[in-house]
Amino acid sequence: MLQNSARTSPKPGKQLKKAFFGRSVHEVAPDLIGATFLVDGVGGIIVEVEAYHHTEPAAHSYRGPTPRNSVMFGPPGFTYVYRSYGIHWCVNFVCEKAGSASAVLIRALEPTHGIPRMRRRRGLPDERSLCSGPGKLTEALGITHAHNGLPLDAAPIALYARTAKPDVVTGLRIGITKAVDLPWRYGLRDSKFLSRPFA
DNA sequence: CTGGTGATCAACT
DNA sequence: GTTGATCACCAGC
Repeated sequence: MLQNSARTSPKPGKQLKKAFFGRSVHEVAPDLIGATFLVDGVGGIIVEVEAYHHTEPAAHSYRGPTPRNSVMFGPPGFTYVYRSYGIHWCVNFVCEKAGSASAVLIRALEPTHGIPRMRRRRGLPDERSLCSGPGKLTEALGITHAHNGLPLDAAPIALYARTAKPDVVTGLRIGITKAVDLPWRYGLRDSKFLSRPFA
């Protein structure tokens, strides 16, 4: 049996509704660990996320609305997809309430659904590397700017609640240079599918 | 294992 | 002109 694996809860729970996201980003983020995230039936179990809020300078919404981040200022329960370093895509879930401009960055999945399709999109890397980073998982799931602003409770997206409470650890967010001291990274303890281990 | 670097674009100074 | 919520690849331990 797989140790350190979210597959100890193999069956996805009920589909998450918009109300799930209409709470503090610091409640939603840890609650997403163990949920199943699919796009067109392809994806896996969320094992790593980060919370961002417009009151702290690491957030894209910190300086107010722009064409890129406008979805963050809208109602919760929608995707915010942006281009990262000119090359990759990253996907967030908008939380709290309209104007709060808070979101959870999805950073890593444990692949469970459509693994052959993800391998083709990613150029056949090992399963451990399919979704172990924010840019990797969007490539594996086929997420692009075309998926910005989509509702999280309707096709092509599907989100299923976890059925058991996982062992969630926290740490410092990765790849930022502002507000580096905030421990708003959340992960499944000892998962092999993290973008990087927790300290 | 670690560290350096290029790719390439929206937002910012 | 510079900076980033990144990744793959390569060199050198």
